[in-house]
Amino acid sequence: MATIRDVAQLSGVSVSTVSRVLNKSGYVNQETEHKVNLAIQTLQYEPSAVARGLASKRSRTIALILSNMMNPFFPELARAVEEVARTFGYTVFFGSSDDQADKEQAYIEIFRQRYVDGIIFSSHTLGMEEALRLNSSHIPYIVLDRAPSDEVCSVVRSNNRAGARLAVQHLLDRGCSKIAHIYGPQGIRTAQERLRGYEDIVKHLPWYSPSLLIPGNFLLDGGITAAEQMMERHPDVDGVFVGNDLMAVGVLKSLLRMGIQVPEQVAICGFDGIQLTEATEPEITTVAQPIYELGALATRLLIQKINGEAVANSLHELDVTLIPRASTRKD
Amino acid sequence: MATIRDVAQLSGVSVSTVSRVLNKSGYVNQETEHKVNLAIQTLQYEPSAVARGLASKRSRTIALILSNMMNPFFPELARAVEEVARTFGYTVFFGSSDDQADKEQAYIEIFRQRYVDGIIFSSHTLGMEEALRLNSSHIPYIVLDRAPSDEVCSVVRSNNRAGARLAVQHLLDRGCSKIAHIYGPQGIRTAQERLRGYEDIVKHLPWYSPSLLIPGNFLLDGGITAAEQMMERHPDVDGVFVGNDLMAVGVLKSLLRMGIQVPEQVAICGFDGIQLTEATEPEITTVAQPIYELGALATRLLIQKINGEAVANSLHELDVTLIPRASTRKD
DNA sequence: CTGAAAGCGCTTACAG
DNA sequence: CTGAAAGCGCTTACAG
Repeated sequence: MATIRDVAQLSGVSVSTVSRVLNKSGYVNQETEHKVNLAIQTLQYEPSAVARGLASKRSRTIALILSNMMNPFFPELARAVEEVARTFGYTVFFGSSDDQADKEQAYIEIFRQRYVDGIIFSSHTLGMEEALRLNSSHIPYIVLDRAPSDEVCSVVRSNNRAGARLAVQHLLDRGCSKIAHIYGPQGIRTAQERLRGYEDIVKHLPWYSPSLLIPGNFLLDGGITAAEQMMERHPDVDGVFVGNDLMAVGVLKSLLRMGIQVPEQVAICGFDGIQLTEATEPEITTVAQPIYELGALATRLLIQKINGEAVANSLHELDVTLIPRASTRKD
Repeated sequence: MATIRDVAQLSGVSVSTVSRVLNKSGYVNQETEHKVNLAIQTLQYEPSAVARGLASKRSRTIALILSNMMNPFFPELARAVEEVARTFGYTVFFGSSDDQADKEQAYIEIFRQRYVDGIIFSSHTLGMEEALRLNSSHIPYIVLDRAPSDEVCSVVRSNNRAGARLAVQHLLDRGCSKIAHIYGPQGIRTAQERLRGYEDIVKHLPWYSPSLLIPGNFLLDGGITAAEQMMERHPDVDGVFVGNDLMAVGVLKSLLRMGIQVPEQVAICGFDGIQLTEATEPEITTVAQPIYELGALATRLLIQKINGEAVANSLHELDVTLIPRASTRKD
């Protein structure tokens, strides 16, 4: 592999000059530039990102730490991060924390050693102390979805509460007269917000009762169990807002097994907008998060921070969209 | 951040010695080692992976280039690669080619500039010339699933043909008496092999006719279309072996919409073993590839190659497993 | 068992 | 507009 020296020699200039044309920094005579570029071509020279990193203290590399690759959000999110990063000349490292604080911490160390310029967290474990430690280490980072606090860092997420209201209102509009809610782990802020959104709408309706709230675990099997519990408690529910899509798929499966017609007897609305909701029969109505946008925005913000452009810590809440499908089509 | 110099100074030894204890290379007196480790502790020293990379020409980094993050295989594959890599002290870069040769080529360049120690391809675009070019550039790599040729590189994949035979035999065992096959794009070797496996079993059966072969695109909507075509051509089929799970889900959806009972009227068996097959009602019987194993093996082989241990180019074909589920339960 | 020195391939002030 | 020099933080022979 050719080095910057070879290029300098072949084009008859100094290494510094080659570096300047490489980085388009400082002044350089057009003719000189031309000669250098010619040499680069003929030598098929490619600068070593590693040497650059060491000399400049910038690796043009960012890391995405996520809770779990199996998370259905991950592919689209990763894609957004990767595409935006590439556009700006960054390459991306991935690490999964499995929602274990020590794994996450280990990855932070690894990435620090690799001089990553910034980190995007889409992990549920980032705690307050870790956030503060990151702050004091001056490595830029963005938190997706869930943050220990909105003040200490920059956060990008969906407007979950408003989305939940959309969902419940939609069920009402479709004629549902008794709507249950299967909620996710209340340790997760997202799940909390969606529960609140549900309550916002139904709290003062005559049929409302707290027993319409069924706990779930945000996983498919949790949806199955919750649906059984729901039908036992309230055989007369005719609509259910499920805290996330994975559980909604479980709910559908469970109801169909019990011989309950969807949407005729019970209408289902999920939340997230993952592809799985289109794979079932009937397809499931859902409130879609702008997953790609979340990832793209987080990446853009991170790069701004890296460039020292960004302002202080900020909260960015993106709007969600209701996607009506067969699971709520009561005609 | 502390550097190796700081550690050397604090422990009263030379930089070389610190380097030796860091790398556990060469001899070093136990007492000295202790002093050094103490200094490392108190300074919270972490060696710079970038400097190490530049000096040693090894970055302890590998790249995974895949066709598309949306591919349902990707999460589990990525997880396997990440976990095994981490075990051996490697960090992993991701890049997606979207099955475009130029994107793939661009990523190869990027990763080369970053001194990655090796590459795993799970992309359909790696051509013969690229493989040869990689060979001559001496960067170790492994190809997953699809390779331009088994001779020029190391390949890890499933035994698709045998798996297809398993699937078809299972349908026969469950009492199917006329089995169609929805196949994938014949440009993809995987699809070819599965078609062959189907033919191996049914070719000489009395009811077999080439019109039982229906083309598909390996995507969900392709399954929907293919199922319609299948029922039109052969209203009396009672079993179908679908070339991959994504299409199988589409087939199920399509049949249910037509009011056809699954498995009573038509039994369905897919291929791949993705989670989606468990989300439907009924759940879909499938031939599962050992996805995690494929990724783990590829990573282990790659690291062997990096360490110069590995032998010549080799083909590794892993066994698949039939997972019987409700979609073929004709009781 | 340990240290001094060169070098990995760049970037970055500093002069000119 | 250009070049010489120092330095980024390590590793790697080479002596001893």
